[in-house]
Amino acid sequence: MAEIAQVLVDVPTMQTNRPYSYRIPAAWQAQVQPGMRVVVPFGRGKRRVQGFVLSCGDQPEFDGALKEIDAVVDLAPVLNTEMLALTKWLAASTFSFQITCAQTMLPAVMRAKYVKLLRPTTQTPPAVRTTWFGDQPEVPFDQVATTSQAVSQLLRLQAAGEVDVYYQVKNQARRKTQFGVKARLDASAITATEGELRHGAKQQLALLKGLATLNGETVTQADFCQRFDVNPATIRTGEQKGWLQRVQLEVYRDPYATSEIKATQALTLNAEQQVAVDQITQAVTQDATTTFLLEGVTGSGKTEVYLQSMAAALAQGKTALMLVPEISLTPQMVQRVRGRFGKAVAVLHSGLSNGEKYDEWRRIQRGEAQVVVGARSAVFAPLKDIGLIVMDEEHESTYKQDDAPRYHARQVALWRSQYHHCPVVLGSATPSLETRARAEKGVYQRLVLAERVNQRPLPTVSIIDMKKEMQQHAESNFSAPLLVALQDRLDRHEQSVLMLNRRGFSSFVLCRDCGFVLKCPNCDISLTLHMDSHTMKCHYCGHEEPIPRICPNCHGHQIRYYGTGTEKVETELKELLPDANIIRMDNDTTRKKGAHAKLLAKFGSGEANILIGTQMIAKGLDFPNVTLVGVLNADTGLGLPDFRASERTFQLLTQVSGRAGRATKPGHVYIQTFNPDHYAIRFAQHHDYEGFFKYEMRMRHQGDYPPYYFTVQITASDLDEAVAAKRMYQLLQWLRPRLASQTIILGPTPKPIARVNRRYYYQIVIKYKREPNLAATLTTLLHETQAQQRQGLQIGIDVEPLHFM
DNA sequence: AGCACGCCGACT
DNA sequence: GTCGGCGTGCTC
Repeated sequence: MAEIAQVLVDVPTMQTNRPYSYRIPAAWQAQVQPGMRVVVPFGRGKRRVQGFVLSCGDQPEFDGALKEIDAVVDLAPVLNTEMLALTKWLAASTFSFQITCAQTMLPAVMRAKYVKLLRPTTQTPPAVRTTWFGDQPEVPFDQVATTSQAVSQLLRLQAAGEVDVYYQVKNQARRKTQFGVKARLDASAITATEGELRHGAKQQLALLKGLATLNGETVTQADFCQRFDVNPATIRTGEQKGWLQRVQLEVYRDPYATSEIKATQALTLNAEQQVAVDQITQAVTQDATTTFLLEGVTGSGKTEVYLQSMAAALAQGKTALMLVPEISLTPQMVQRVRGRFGKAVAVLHSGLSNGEKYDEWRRIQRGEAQVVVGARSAVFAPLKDIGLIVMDEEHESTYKQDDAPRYHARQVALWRSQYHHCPVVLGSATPSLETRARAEKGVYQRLVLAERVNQRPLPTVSIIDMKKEMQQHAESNFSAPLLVALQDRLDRHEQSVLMLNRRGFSSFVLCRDCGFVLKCPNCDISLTLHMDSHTMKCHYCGHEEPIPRICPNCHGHQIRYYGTGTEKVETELKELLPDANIIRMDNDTTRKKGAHAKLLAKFGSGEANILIGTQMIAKGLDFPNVTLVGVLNADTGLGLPDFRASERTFQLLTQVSGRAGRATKPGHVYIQTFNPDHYAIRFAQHHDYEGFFKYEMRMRHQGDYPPYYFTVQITASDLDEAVAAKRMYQLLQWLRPRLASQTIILGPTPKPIARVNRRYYYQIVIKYKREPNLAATLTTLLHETQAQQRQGLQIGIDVEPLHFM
């Protein structure tokens, strides 16, 4: 019998990032299992915290006196063996606390809330009682202990035993219940009762007729009322007369309850798609842990490949997990998956309420859903026996979490694939360089969909040189050719999509004569404009120079920072094309829940003819009447001080181009840019991913960047800028001798947004090829900087960061 | 994180 | 003298 539990406590610090031993009270010894939540006393006071049981045994791993588990929260484990192992791996690989990882993997409502309460004791004098409690049986400590005098007074009272502090550990998870109806009469009794009814008691008759059809089953009251056309008051009458029983039924909050599922059939595959499905299905059957890169141009039918491969996994009695970027988790997308797999689908995304997420999670946990579709955190869906994991748009940076634990869903997916012995499909029209390079080396198996379904041609892409436009016309966001094209679409009653690239907004300088962007002499990375210090800075090596007044390249005077907003663009377009009906989609207009879908529906219905938006319109839109796509400013992303700037620009342009000409009418794309010859733009123009990949790989090779090097970013922040800087230089000194001589350390440099929330940020970037002791070194670093954390210094470690700012 | 213990300045 | 300020170490 297990008497001792190893418990992971809910105290996210470096020192408590290990299990603590607790005695299991005899009454619960048969019941407590690893993965359950418990409440344990922790610390010298009366503090109680939630914890996760990691293992049970009969030997403590601690010599001292053990405390007892206070309460068991769950009847069944909420983290299974796989998930427990995953928390351990995730904590180690992202340098975060195991408890934080466990919390991240579970719905938010399962995180405990703590309330410190003040209670009277048997020895509380009446005067004390009225002063502190009034007529309340207990009061929240924070509510009464507002001043330092009050706190010390309370401490004295507590020491004298006149008041008691008590920690309440609250479980926020609430199950939604509804009334259910259950018959208490058998068939013959119902018939007899019917005979006794007063003539004309139609409602009661209907109720009895309804009860007769239940056959002992319980149905929800709402369902019953609707089916038999009785009102709730009649049900209550029935209850009083003893005909039926009302019971509490647990129901799921179904976010899609109102929408009918329209079943869809598997589409016929073309030869390439068939090869892909066959290969993936074979891997599923053989329990192979193959990672596939499904590389397919926009419109090549990747989704159909996913769906049919997932169907194959289900046919073998396994489950399937499909990850998509948050932004493409549109109602259309969900409908498509539910149309194929019906009620077996659980959907997880940020638009759901916490209660809805919890219910979807439980449906998965109980095995009631075999297919999960969701954004980043859905990679932790508690599916059993996974047969296939799909990650659509694998290059998307939203798969990487920005705060602790800083995990990449792709890494978690690969880990789970090893655990479940199942394949992973990474799909994209523009794979990340890392993924594509791994496919090149044979680590991943590459599957290519080069053809668009129905052989529809890719849209023609025209590049418009805004330098020339600027010379000919007054400053405008719209070039002459784009305006002509827009007018033409209005005349033909076709639709247009305009994208304003917000990335890198106003943060760099550009010459309007020659398109020159100022770069760092050491790093070949664009310099960032710092208005606070009036300098141009390199965020990699710290190089700094004054803001140029004339262009260093062409000596022109038209050098300035570049940027504009969607609202301004909309206003200008309304003046230029007064007949146009415009919808604007940006953070302002889509903030409200459901606004995003509403605007899209409005555009889809043809109510408007032009859609203006930021990056959010680049993905997933499929409107057959859109024949023109305009990118107003393709450059902005290129100006960012990030070695992935070209890659992101290429991906964005390729993606947004895919929005044009999706049906029978041919599409045309106009890209406005000050850098018409930039390779990212040129390759995007020709839909040439392979060309871009080869070129960009050379650039990465020259600059010693991923995928040739691995990267780790260390940030330090402090309220005092000098302290942050000083600690970073000390850290550099400490780090250098511990790392291989070939390893490159960049920095310390201040972060581009040097001050956030009154804290100053500095960063160091480590670039390495082989560094077997790096993890151990960084863990030591975290332990050693622990003491300084008290003085306000915060250290963060980000493995393979996606954003260097 | 949160609590107790422990060591220095301004007060009943 | 002590009350209470916060720096330091520990929590099974």
